[in-house]
Amino acid sequence: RKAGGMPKRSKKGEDGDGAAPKSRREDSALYEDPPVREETAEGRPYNLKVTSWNVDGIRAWVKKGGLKWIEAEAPDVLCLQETKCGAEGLPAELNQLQLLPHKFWGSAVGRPGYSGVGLLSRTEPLRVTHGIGIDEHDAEGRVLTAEFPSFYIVSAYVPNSGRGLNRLPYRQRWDRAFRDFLLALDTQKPVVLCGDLNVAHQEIDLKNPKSNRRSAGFTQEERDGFGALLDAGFLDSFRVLYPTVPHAYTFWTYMGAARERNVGWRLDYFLLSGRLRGALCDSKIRSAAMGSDHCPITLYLALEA
Amino acid sequence: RKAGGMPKRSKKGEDGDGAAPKSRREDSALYEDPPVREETAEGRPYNLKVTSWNVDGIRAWVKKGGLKWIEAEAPDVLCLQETKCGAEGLPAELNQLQLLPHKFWGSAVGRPGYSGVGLLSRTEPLRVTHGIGIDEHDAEGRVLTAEFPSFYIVSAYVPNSGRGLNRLPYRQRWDRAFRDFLLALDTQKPVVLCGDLNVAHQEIDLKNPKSNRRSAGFTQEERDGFGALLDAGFLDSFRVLYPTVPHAYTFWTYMGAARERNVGWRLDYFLLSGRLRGALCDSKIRSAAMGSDHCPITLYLALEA
DNA sequence: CTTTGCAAG
DNA sequence: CTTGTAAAG
Repeated sequence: RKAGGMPKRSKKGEDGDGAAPKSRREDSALYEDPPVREETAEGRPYNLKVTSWNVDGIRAWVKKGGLKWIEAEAPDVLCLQETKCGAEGLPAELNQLQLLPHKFWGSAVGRPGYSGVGLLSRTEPLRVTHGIGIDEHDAEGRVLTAEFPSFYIVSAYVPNSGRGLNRLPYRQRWDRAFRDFLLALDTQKPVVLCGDLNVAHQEIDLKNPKSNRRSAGFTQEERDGFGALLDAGFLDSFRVLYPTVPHAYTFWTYMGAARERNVGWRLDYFLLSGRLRGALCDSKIRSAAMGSDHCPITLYLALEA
Repeated sequence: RKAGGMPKRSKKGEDGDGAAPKSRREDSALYEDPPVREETAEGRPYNLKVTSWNVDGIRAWVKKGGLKWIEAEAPDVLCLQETKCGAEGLPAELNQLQLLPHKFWGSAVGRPGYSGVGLLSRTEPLRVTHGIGIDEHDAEGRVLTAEFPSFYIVSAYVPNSGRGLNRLPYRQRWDRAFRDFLLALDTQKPVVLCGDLNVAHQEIDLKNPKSNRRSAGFTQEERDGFGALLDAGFLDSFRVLYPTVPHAYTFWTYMGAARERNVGWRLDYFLLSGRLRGALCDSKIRSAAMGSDHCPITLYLALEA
């Protein structure tokens, strides 16, 4: 296997956003993802494309055509969260996804239908590990880590703090342990963290910051947990590229027609080891893709040869 | 109020079976209900029409158009079983059923979504009672009794003996107590018992008698319970009129496409006090009506003035 | 196979 | 509002 990036492949169907964006009021509540930048600032083309999607139940998501969207997007690596399904109950249609032949699954033990993550790859990883190495955190199928020759990819579904924040103390323990886990990986190879981090970092990252100060996903505790990842050197790839773009969300509750009104939250991220800054081409929010209460996000990296 | 029968009303839409039945092999697994006989053997026209239907969840049944079928059938009294709904959660569409303005509901206490019966009437009953007067049996919302000037109508959902027959002992206690209840009513006025009695009486009353000898609904114990009602003088109105007609069922499990293959059971009955024999015009099985795993049945009586 | 209610998000 | 589950039929 080559060092850096992935073996070359034919490029096709990675973007359907050819039409020019219609002009809109600056304060529009809607958001249109700009066309993909396929090269770095220095002009190097991307050679790794990663998609992450909280599918909110992989069985329902497959029925709603999620796999067809993935085939058109054609990422090199696909990270899934909230599969809500053990490896046994997975839909057979997944076998027909020949684009991503190497498939790995994690699920909660003794809790069918809860949590669960997936990591699918075009090329075979050197190895794949489950969890973060701490029993308290590894029974819920929340983390898969794939090691490739020159980087790690982590698919993560961070615990929700729950109604009434009853699980916020646990979430704080998680945040600390997960950060330690990521930093340990980072001492070996650069890390691409993908997934539903279950936090909106700043006010710009959700529609209603004021009324959600004590809601799961926007407490100071959770925001500080995210901040600590950035302080430790990780980059929020979307905000690095679009530091002031508002209304860019990846989750909308099913309640109250929130999605059509774009009353959303940015909960899904690609966080990168700082030394991947120069490899970053683009970090996209695919808000038109339906099938879950989250939309997919896609990362384009130009890794060194 | 008049004694005997109900006040006259305009006749309309009570039957859509105008076409002549197609000829079929004698041993056909299918069943076609013959046209309604609207008069007694002596030529007296019916003046009471009662429909009974185990709706298997009234909320889903209403969504599937159950009420439209009822409006076309236009009975004087409608008995419903397995509403699976307390009086609070009933669909609003029921209010628009002006055909049957007097509505009564029974539901299980402390067990939302379980059991439940309804009794709806065109004319106002003298009174309506819940249950059969025994605490052990009256917590599950299984019986409503409406008293009219010259008869009682009972809407009943008899307890299922359960997988593994684990509730058969309870069922036997129920059968005894329910029989006593009906016989006590019968000493006052003739009784029309409608509902899901959760037993196929004889081999002719289900598709697969051999393999169901120890299945809930066809154990000797349950069949004997039914037999005891007949011994006590009640009439199985359908079998009185059609003593040897096979393949006449009112329930088909949702599993294995049982309904389209007519792999069914006759579990829903109109049982009549013996002295109503002369009033019996017809007892129909409306197997074309969809919306539940049971179909409705309709009784036509010509009560004395 | 389908309806419920429930936990979870 | 939607996904799972379980109990019940």
